[in-house]
Amino acid sequence: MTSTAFHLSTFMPYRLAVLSERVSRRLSVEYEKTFGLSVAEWRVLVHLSRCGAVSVREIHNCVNLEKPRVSRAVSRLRDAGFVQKMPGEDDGRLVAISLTDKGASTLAAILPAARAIDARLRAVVSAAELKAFCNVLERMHAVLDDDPDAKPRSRMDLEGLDI
Amino acid sequence: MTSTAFHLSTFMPYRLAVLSERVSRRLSVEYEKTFGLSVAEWRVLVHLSRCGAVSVREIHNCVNLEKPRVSRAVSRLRDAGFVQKMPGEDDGRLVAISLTDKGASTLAAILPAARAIDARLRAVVSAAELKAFCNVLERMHAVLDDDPDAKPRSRMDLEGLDI
DNA sequence: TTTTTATCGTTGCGATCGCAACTAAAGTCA
DNA sequence: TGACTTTAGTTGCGATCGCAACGATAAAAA
Repeated sequence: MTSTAFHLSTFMPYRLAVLSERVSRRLSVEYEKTFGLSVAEWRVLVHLSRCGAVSVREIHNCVNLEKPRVSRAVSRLRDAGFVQKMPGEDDGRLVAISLTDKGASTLAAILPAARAIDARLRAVVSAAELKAFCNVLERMHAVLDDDPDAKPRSRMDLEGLDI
Repeated sequence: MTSTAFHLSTFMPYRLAVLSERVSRRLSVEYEKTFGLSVAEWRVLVHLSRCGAVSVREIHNCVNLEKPRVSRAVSRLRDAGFVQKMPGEDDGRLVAISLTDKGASTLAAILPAARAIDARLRAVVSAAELKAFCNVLERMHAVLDDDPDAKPRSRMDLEGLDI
């Protein structure tokens, strides 16, 4: 009657969570080294480095962070002098957030270590395996896309490139 | 001079985090439905269902949760009547945590939905693809195993089976 | 124009987390 | 035995998060 014993280590949500947490934590060691950056702040910096002046909502839509989390991350980054906020030109509600020189150079200082971690993770698989791996990630995303109870995917993750 | 623009959506730590967060959130919809269970509480319940009476440290070592998190999860579960804590028999420091009938039946009520989500994720890939996918996950874990700055892997995730 | 509705960003609140400090119990060694 | 070290579990503290509510601005409707 009892179905097979439920084992966490074979449970896909658990497996993804464990690896992801471990990788994220390892990465955070790097950007905490340079400055006490959080995951949210790290994502905001990276996004700004590519997208110039954007609004809170833009960031929220692009890097999988809740709106208040983005807002608070931006405030901390501004206090630290890494970003600047300017009032939106045509729309008074929007704010234009952009990197300062200090923010850009700080990010540049962190990027090599981040790239190195990424490279190390990729180095253990062949190009074909990596492609297949990402393909599976994508298909699992698609499962959630079809699930009304799942949170919709952010725009950047849907398109190949954002903006 | 400038290396390729850094794009989050091609960054492995980010990709893993986004899918993992989305899957975890989708799963939490299920076990919040039955009772306001957190991820930690869910993992504790699942682990207990297989491992009987175990200590806090046992759980901590097995399901990738910090010790205080386990302790608090157990307290909440005890207050809710899902688990019971009994003093260790030979060692006065240890506590033997085990499921109550109510806890077992509650877990049994949640498991089908959890299995369904897991099954849906697996259904979009063939057995061979799934094996290759898990193999890549494992190799990425191994990268962190060799990294002194990464947190060691928990015991259960290292062995094929825990305990 | 005036009213209503929608959107943007921020803030308050409750809950949770991680880390470190702490208490209690066991083990170790003189 | 008694002092010291180690381990198990809990708790305090600071920080963070997610959600909902809020004020402010803009757009839409009347």
